[in-house]
Amino acid sequence: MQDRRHDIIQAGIATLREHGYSGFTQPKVASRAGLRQSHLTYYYPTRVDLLVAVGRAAIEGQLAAVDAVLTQASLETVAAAIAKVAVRHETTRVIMALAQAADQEPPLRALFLELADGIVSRAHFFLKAHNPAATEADARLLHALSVGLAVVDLATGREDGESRAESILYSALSTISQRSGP
Amino acid sequence: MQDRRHDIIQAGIATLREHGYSGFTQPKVASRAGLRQSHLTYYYPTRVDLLVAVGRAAIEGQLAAVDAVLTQASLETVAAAIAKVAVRHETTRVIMALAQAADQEPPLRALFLELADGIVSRAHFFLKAHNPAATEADARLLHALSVGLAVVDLATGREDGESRAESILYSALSTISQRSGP
DNA sequence: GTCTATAGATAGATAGAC
DNA sequence: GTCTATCTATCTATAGAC
Repeated sequence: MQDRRHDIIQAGIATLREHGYSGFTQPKVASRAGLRQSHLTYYYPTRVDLLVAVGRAAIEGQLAAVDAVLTQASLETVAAAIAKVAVRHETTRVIMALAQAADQEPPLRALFLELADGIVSRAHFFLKAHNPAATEADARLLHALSVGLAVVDLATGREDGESRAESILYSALSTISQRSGP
Repeated sequence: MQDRRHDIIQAGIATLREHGYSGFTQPKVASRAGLRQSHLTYYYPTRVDLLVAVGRAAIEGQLAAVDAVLTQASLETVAAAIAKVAVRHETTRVIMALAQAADQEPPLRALFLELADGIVSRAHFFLKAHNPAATEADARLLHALSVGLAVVDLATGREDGESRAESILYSALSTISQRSGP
């Protein structure tokens, strides 16, 4: 079982990581997977078909990464772990690509919603462990903040991006965990 | 003075608003500006040249919009104003396009940095009016949070996006303004 | 200086060979 | 079922007409 589809999906994710949404083309993905563009369309007839399959796999990867990050016990280490991911530009390109795809291709919208909900529910679960009064809105704040930090870092490319992000995240996390219940 | 360049820049911004970075092509911009693609390259020889000029104008517009938003006096009205902008997908597409361009085209990076710094300094000034102890890191948090909320709303397209964003922003703003000084 | 015709490259999709 | 040759559309850039 030399699953061609598996190679194609991996090549697609790698392409997204390197070139983002605008660089996600059938020729690039095909050559990286070691086959011709016209052969690629046998497995995934249209560009959107390919994008859906790659997006689905990318989302699984993202959720697994979130799980790994939220395994950390203390707020300090979680802030550091999120910051590390936020300045990994390959990851940010994938997220932005999924966001753009969701905006432009209806089939991708449901997929992105699944990703966002998955992250928020995991974040909510994590926050409740530190403060039972933490709300889902707190989790959404943490999610949006992480996304925003990643996007800004991608575009500015500052040297000290990781430490900046870490202190901002820690400040937000400690505020949430210290707030008194309702 | 029927400045062709002005028309082209406006058409470029409109194209960015509608189609984002991946849809920003010379033919689309040219036809919207009422001239041929080969004519457009007389004014802006390459795609990046055009992108720089359009990006510069877009940034001015963004900063003006930020000024308008931060003119609000109370935290409630500012939270509402930011939320309103965050769910305006045309604006988000422009921001994401600038971020992607900054990632991929070096000439655009400096431009995005100017935008980010401009927003952060304005936000910092605003926050200090409500709490003298507000730091630049607080302003960066507000900026990243706003960007993240906009990106997530673009991709999920929820009906209640604006009210969700508003309450999250208000929560962050009131935390910052209530925190005691160092 | 202003504008256009055209070349050269790349993307996406399809019909059909094996 | 696998794979390729090929067509069409679109994009960017340049040489040159007026």
